[in-house]
Amino acid sequence: MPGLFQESQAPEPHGSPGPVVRVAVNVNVWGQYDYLWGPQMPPPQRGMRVKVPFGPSGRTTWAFVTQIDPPVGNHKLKYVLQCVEETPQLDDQLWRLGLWIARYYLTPLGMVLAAMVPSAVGQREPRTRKIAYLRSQKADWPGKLGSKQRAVLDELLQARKQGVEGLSVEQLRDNSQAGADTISRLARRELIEIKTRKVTLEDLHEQIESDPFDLNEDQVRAFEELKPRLDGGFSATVLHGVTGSGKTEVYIRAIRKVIDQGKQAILLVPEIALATQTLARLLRRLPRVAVLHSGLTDAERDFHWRQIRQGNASVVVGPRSAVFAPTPKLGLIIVDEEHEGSYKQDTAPRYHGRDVAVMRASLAKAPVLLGSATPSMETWRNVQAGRYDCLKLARRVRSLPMPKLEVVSLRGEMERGKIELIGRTMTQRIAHTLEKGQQAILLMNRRGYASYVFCPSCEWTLACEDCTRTMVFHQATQLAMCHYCNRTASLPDACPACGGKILLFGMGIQRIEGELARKFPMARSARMDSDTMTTPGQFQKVFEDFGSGEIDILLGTQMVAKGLDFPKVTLVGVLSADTSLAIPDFRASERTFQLTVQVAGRAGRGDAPGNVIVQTLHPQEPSIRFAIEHDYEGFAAWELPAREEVGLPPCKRMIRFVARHRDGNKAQEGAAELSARLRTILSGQNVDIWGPQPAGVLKIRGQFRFQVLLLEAEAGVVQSRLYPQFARLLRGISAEILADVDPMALI
DNA sequence: AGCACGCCGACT
DNA sequence: GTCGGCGTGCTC
Repeated sequence: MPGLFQESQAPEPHGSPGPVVRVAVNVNVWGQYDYLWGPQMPPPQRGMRVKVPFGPSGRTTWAFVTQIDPPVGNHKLKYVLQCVEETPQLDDQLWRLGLWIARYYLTPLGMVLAAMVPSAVGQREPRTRKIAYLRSQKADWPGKLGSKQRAVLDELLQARKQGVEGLSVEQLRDNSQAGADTISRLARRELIEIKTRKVTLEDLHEQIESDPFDLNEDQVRAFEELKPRLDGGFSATVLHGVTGSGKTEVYIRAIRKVIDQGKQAILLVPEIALATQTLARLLRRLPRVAVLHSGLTDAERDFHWRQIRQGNASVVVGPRSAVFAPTPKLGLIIVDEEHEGSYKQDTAPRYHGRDVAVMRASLAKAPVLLGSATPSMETWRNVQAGRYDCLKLARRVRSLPMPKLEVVSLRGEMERGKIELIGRTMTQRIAHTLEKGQQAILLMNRRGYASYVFCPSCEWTLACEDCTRTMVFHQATQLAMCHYCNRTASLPDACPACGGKILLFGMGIQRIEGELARKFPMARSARMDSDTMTTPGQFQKVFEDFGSGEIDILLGTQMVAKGLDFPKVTLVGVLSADTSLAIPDFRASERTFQLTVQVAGRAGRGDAPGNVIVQTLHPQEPSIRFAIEHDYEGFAAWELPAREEVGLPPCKRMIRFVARHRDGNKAQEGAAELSARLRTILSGQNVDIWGPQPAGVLKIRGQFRFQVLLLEAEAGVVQSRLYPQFARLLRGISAEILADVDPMALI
């Protein structure tokens, strides 16, 4: 049982000295440190989590043992304060994965390991459940027996007749309306026996359903090709399936095959909140499904982690961090919607869940399956280079037709100065949809259209004082807000620059809501964005109301583009497909394409065919044109050469360094110095170094930011060179430097 | 991330 | 001569 091994006091100095351990602390430092191992503690092992005093104030921090050395006489070393486990949480494979992540993503090892092992695990007793067993014959039951007690016994007898020995005390109380006292009395009279046993994943499960329908022709072909790869050995396969083509069904069959071999699978999903439908389906179809995500309580996380580590979980479902699930026999990793940006963590360690999944699969000699309707350019390039295989699901399930897309130019309306975001065509289609009793989803790209506080006479715009970004006006609070630092400001009475009258310009999602209410007073609509969806409960509520038809129109940001599956949705409206108004970013086209295709896929999942209206300022934009034709490969054939020509990812690999400081000069100097040092260290290497240049957003939270972009031809080569000397590389630079390998955006 | 150390300006 | 601001570097 994992206890807490603690040195109650400093061991006497004359006792035999214990071993010395080298640890990696969970702090942003580049060195490792030696500590004395106390004699009261279990023998040290590599990978054990410990707590150590660190720094002059003696504050304690988590650390991981990386090396064990013989005792030394030198008593200047501090003692390890405590050790939380007798055996390390990470097996050899995960340990090696951690070392790779630290090196590849230029992150201190202690921070990587801390991100791999949730701090809450392994520190409590396993969950238990009390089970009541019948230990008497009906004939032996005393004549004088209270009605409640009798009800309990009857309940157990009933269960026995159905072949079930033993019921949990909880369940027994619910079914027979008995109190805890009633049950303990029966136990004292030895009519029943109460046994305590550990809770396992089986206890959380209902009956497993059999397959609801057969795979279609495409799915069968994909699964047949996939099958031999599931027998073991590393392989990477892309499942390129159009929206609604039934990728999840293929996942389920593949996972089941892996389970049959006595191995475990990991299914990564972009965001657990969006995966509730998928998760519910998996729970119905597969045994012993474990989950790992941030919404779990410490006790729940500990329980699932323990089940996984014991090999009792057959599948682990979760967001990017679930790639670290301690499965003893990993047989398959699936990355669903592999193109999703949420797989990249935006704080250290800045790893990409998909790329870590591929690396883990290769260490585990297991297959990895990457599913998407719109694979990332990174993945597609690997397919073209023959590194990954590609299986296609070109048709939707049940022969559903692909939704029809139609482009509407917004420009005409804008030029006339008419500020209406729901254009004529869109209005007609919504009305038509509502008349037929069907549902609509409207996607609002917040970045493109927000409410700015603006002076028409001098063109002054309200901007955040700490960041270099325009503030966005929120109707609900009547305050302007900065979307980078959440600073708020009240609306000025007059323009601070010229004293003129100020105006709210553009349209936030709230304004669209107003426009909808005006145009469709009878329709019931709901809004889904990060402002209204602050808790998982709210999310669930909108989900249910939309599913049951309580809501006619669902209006939302990117959130509504993913994973929703509602058969009565026949219209999807993209209010503005343009991301070109957003921050300059080499992935803007790719995102526009993905978003348009993904949201279009929400339409026509039932019997009625789907229609999609795409409003845009740039109807000729290739990303939009290809999306309308459902032409992924066409898009890729246009986008990849464009990246190649400029030397951008995925044709080259990017490492982005950001120097930040509240003094703009120091930030810039820091970036310049870093750039110069990189050029020196890497001279003769096949790298391009761009910058220093201002980051996409020059100032965030009062800190100026300058970036240096490094492009390398081969992944990881530069990191291997920089990692051992990273501390030295940064020494003397007063700006704070952060490294982001394979960045998703250059903001 | 904290926290100490040291260098420089302003003061008793 | 001394106090305290902040910039720089270290934490076994």
